[in-house]
Amino acid sequence: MSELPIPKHHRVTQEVRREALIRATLDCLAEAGSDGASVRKIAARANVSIGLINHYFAGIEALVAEAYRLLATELLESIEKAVEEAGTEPRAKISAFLRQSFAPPNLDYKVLHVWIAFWSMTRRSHEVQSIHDETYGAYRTVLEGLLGALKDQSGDQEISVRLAAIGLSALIDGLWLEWCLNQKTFSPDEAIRLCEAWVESLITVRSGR
Amino acid sequence: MSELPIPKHHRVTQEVRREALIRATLDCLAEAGSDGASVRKIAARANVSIGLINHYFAGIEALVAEAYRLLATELLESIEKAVEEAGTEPRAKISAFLRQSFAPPNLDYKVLHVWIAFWSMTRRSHEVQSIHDETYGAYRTVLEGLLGALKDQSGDQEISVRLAAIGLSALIDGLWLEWCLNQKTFSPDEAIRLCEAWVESLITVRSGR
DNA sequence: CGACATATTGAACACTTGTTCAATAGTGAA
DNA sequence: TTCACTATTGAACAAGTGTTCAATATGTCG
Repeated sequence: MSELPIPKHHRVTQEVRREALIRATLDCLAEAGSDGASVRKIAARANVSIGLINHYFAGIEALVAEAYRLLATELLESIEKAVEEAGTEPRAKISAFLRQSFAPPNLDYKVLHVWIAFWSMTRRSHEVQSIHDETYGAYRTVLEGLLGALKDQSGDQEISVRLAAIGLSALIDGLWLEWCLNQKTFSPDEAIRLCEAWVESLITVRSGR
Repeated sequence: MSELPIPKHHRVTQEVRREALIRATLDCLAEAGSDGASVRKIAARANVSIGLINHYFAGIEALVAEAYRLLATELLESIEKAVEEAGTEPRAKISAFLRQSFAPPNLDYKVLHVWIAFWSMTRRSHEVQSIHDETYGAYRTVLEGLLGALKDQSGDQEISVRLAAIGLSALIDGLWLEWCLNQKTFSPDEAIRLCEAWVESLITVRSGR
């Protein structure tokens, strides 16, 4: 029998390896929360030795920060995609935004614990704080665009788009947080209905005056 | 000179010691987030040896759970007190509720990190999960009472008090969370205004039809 | 005042943590 | 095929974690 040497490991592109480590980090965080984000657990999940993490990232904190950026970016992308597919009607786009927010994979209590891990790092890490500011700003900008279109259409000039976006995103986040912490209090459908009612009130209240 | 023996420590009631440890835990969590809740840091803050924690609590997890219960209870009590002092008018009571929610010491980014530490424990600890369910239920019940009184007064029978309470508490939590993570996006005053607008829409929209 | 009950101590334990760095081994270029 | 580059490894380290338990010191009761 000829001897086929089994390679102990193989090399990949820097980009591939970096993304694999970031994805492994998200998996670990989803599975075990903050405790999951240890170099050993992440390395094991990525089928890699512990030393490699410090070869690609300044430290575990930097790795987790990158994971934050990826999760937030992909969340917003998935929402924007759903909004695109909803057509051109502003009101319909907002409904798509809400449905996407309260559907898997975004609405998942495991994912909440990933966010919680990130939030807990905003204190220590300026980088994580920056990523929060950037990604949350982008999120609110998208919402402002949708609500602005609604405002133009309804012709109501009293709505503050900025505040409306802040309010709606807070309502979404609050419902999302509470549902993840306890799924028995209300259903995702009820959450969507509450958000829809908020949007309706933006139009109805004022134009009805 | 007579020798006055300096006692190395002194004994106190079980209740006093327990509360001191719980308060020290809250202090540590506020100061350093989840990382602050270690036996050594808590013991140091309470001026006590590390061994004492396991004498009074089944473990560090049980101690943190008790801290959760205390914080949530005192938050609700401070809000109920403010509501009481606001008089008998339902609408005014709700305003007091909101003002108290978005004022110190409740609105404090350090306190957010205490909550975050608790939320991160709901996964592992059934006890922490139970405390969340209980205290959050009590919180919503108070809100339901206030919104119910408003409903009776406005005579509008279309409002679902249950859903309205869920929505308002989510809005409060969402605004509260986001403000603690970044104080520059909006002001506490704007948060209050957003909540007031939500309450107004509950009345105005429907009775205006 | 003396003795008992026990609140309190802190060293010891077995773990887990993140980082470092010399050694190793894949892989593409010459 | 050989070389050189460097991605990858993993042992070692210091620092932190929660829990245990025999020893100690304190306040109280007889």
